[in-house]
Amino acid sequence: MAKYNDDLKQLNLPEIDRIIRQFWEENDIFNKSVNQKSIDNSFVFYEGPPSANGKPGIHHVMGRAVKDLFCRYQTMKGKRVERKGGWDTHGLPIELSVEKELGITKEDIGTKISVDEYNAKCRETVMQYKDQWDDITRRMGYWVDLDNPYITFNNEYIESVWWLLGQLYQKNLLYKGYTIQPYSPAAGTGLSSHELNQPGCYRDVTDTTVVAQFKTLQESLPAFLQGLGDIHILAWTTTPWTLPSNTALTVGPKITYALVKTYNQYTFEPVNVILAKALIEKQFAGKFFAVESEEQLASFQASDKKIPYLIVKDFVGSDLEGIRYEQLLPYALPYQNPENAFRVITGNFVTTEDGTGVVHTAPTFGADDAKVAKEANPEVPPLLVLDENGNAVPLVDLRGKFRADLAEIGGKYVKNEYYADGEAPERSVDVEIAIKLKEENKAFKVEKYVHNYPHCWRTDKPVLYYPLDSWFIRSTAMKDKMIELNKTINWKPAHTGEKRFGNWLENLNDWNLSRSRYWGIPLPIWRTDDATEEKCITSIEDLGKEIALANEKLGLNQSVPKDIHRPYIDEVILVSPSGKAMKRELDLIDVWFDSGAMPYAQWHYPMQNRDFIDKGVTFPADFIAAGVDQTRGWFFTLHAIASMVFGKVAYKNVVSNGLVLDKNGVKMSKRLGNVIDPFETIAEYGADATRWYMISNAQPWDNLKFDLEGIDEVRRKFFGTLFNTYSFFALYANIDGFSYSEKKIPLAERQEIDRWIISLLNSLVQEVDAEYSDYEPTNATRKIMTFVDEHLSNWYVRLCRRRFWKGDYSQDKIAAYQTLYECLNTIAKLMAPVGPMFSDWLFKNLNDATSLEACESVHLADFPQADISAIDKALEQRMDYAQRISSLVLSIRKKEGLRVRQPLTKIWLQVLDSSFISQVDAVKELILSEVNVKDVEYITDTEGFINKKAKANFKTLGKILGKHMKAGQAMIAEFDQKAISQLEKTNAYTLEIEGEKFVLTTEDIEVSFDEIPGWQVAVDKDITVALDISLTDDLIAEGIARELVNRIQNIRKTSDFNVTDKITIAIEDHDIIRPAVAQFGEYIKAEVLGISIALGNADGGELVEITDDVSLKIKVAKV
RNA sequence: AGUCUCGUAGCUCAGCUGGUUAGAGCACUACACUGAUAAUGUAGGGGUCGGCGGUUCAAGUCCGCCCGAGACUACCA
Repeated sequence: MAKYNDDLKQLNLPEIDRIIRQFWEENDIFNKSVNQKSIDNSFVFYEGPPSANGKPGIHHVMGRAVKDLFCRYQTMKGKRVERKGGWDTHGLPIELSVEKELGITKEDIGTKISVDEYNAKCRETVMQYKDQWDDITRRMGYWVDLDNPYITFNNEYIESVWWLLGQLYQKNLLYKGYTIQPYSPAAGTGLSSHELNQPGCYRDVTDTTVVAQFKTLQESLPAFLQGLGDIHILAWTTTPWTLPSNTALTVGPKITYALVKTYNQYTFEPVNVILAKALIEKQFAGKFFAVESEEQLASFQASDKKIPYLIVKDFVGSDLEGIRYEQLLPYALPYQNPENAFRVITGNFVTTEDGTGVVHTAPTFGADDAKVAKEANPEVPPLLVLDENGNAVPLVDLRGKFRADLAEIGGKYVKNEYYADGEAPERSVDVEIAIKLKEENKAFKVEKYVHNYPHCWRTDKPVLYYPLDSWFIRSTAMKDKMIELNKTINWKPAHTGEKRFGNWLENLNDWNLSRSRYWGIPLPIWRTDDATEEKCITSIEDLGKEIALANEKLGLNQSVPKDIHRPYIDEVILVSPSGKAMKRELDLIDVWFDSGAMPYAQWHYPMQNRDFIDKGVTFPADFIAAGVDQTRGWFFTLHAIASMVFGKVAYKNVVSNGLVLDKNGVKMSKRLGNVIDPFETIAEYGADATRWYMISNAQPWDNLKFDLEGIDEVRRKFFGTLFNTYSFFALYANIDGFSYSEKKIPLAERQEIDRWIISLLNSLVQEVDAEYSDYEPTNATRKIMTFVDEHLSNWYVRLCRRRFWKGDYSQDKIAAYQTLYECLNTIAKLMAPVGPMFSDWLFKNLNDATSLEACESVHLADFPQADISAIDKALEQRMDYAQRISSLVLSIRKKEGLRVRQPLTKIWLQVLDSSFISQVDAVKELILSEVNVKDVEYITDTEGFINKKAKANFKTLGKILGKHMKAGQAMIAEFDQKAISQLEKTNAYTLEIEGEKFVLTTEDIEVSFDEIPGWQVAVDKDITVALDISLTDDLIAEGIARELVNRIQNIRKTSDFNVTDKITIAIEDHDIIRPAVAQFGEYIKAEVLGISIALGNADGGELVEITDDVSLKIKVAKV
């Protein structure tokens, strides 16, 4: 006969992991779980590609547990869930690690190392830790197809990306423009925000700052500023070298500004200046003092130590809009619309934290500046001039030098740091400009200022914000479509979609696609030198045709490169319609586009597998998941590309999980040494405990404070309990040879408690199913845990233990086995998505012995379906009563020092409602045996000796009484017995408060009985229990009999007798023993499998304590 | 700086549309139970629900401001 596996004497999750992993691999369970399901009933899942050039961390286990569990759940719900793996292979981190490893820089590529070698090295590095990733994938039990993954550097993948870009190009959503970006002149390259955020990049530096006086044009001043003489606007800058490029001044529309009369501290000329009122004290600190009148002001002399100032009037920023001013440093004029430059505009980003509340605006060197200048009406032109080739360029070139034709500053570097060692002039341009402004009465104040400024991580020199050419996707044009589509996506949690993602879409900017890098997907756009003609290539075939055409027209001998990465692709020359040569735009595309293209590119769409997308076989996804930090990353790129190219969503359901922090809530980092090694964790605690802990401890979208002790708790509390329950079952089922071969006993023929746990189990199935399908795994796991711990183990098994080991293999025993078996088998299925290994071990142990299920693994089984007819809410309620009543009685026993082995006569229960008596009667025997009491009686309001108490029902009463609630509550609490019985009899009671009358019904008042004179009472919410604690001789004798049983059992156990051994018993004679043996001898014998009990000589027996004061010898012998 | 999330017992978390004395598990202490025993039960201590103000008869729950933690975006004259 098949046996239930009892190899494990105690829970060993890593061992179970090993067994199950081996089983899965040998039997190809993953593939079966996919292939057994019909393609017509798919659940589409997208794997967000990890990058294998970093080691997997514990947070990856978290993210993948979330992905895995929903895929497993849907599989069990009958869906076919293909899980194509993928690798993200492009991007800066890979270039950096290659360069670091080889000890080279970008400049060495092509000289110290060939492009081939570099390219090969990148490919290799990308997969550096692939083995570790594969390993963690297996160990954590994450099912994903790693045999046929998509890889973003493959030509097929790139070709699909080109096609997508081509679609955008055809829709006129791709264009070239410029933005202000961080740029390192010394390195000659733009910097990503990622590079700027490297540690040590932001540094405190001391710069020369200037508060400049911009002289307004009289005729442009509003009326309230007329007739006051020359008026200057003050604006502060920490980068005086940008002042020649100033084309506007920005004020905050709602900020209050003031006109102040004073004297210039360098020229001592009288001046009228405008600045934010809130900053007057700051700007006029030290050298200045406030005066109240023109006279005081006029009395100033240049030799005075302190300079007076007078606040004349104030006004808000919007009043200043449109004022024009003289260009501060007229080295050059904007080549476009110079008439729109040099005026006051408004911007909401202006603050009064420091400076003057007026922002010097140079659109060529500041991102905010460029934005606000563009938004102004008419647009403020940036200070761009035309170079010798007629191209518009800023006043500073790419090396960080002023253009040569700019008088005395021409040809100088804007920062002294950019000069080679020893070549920097004594005075930096900043200082030179400051001096010039002082001399010309254009500087209000010049001082040194310490501030935080980014530096290039490679050259250590300050970064310049500089306008750089870039290719953009005109995502703003599709903004409304994206917003509309987003509303159809089910976000978990909802606020990530509505708020975070929604806001991001509302404030969408065009997508800057360009990266001046090396290892990535090349932009497939070719242009003529004069940029008048261009072509966008959309496939390799297309490229081949164009190459052939170019070969023909230009007399070249080119072919399609084997690898379409840089630099091979850069060598390809195409021909324009007018016959000119075209070169590729050198940019690579943002790697985020790679990942957003995966729904299509993973299948090499549209060159292959057209139906997958066009017929919706694998598009859109039913479900994706990734970290919340991907909101603007993967979640956005998927959404943007699907919206813009296909006009559809890319995913219907999305779970964004939070971060994994250390147990103190601090982000894990190598530097802090608080990183948790996923391999070690899984090796010690097992994959299931780790996964279960992560899912059950906090909602996936909340940050998880990862604590190994928490995993241990889950192991003990949940897996330990479940394991014990199974072991218990297996022990006796093996003894009795239960293999579920008997016919299933109808529920109606089983005991109340069996029907109860089955009812609860079916309720659980319903709830857990709903939670999983609603992407609420935490609730699902918590419900399963409560069931296993509180109901199955601590109530059902505890109360039913006797049924398993006592007596013959009866119908009742079989019913108990069937019931427990069903619970364990169903729990295995319910928990399988989150704890895939233990659940399969449990499932197989059960099924291997019974062959009840046709499938070999729990992951090939169907998710349980609740049997509605088995759910009996009344039964669940009365068992809840039983549990609570028992608990109350036990607590009274505890208080009174009455051990449970001492029988008592009676408990009294307060009757709650009409069904209460019949409900409790049905579980009466359970309660009585659990608490060792002989009988139950019910208290109804006919008894006269109970004190009833009235309490307000706040919920109903609040609506009736309103503001009289407090008074009403007090009055109700004071109700006497008469008032209560009047209310109960007539169902009406009139309450009078401050002259107002209110008619109350029994619904508004709760009556309780928490005092019964002479009884011990305990209360739990609505249930009140009273216990009769008086003892009789008979009760005492019975109590002693039970004590004896207990002692004899202990002796059997310590003597290592078999559970089935029969014994003879001899007990030392004593007064307290005699009545017990006389009255309960048969009972004792039956309990301990004794064939005789002798009183008297027990020499050689064990001395044991019977009561606190009596110890006697007991001798037990095997027959 | 902006947007979003979070802040409840020593720790991890519940607390539905506002309603009576704010709950559970872990940990701690005491006791009990014992044919699940490296398990189990009962009881106990422990809380200004981050702070302040408001709405309301009634606020952990709704609103405003502030503080703290985190994420993302932006980078500032």
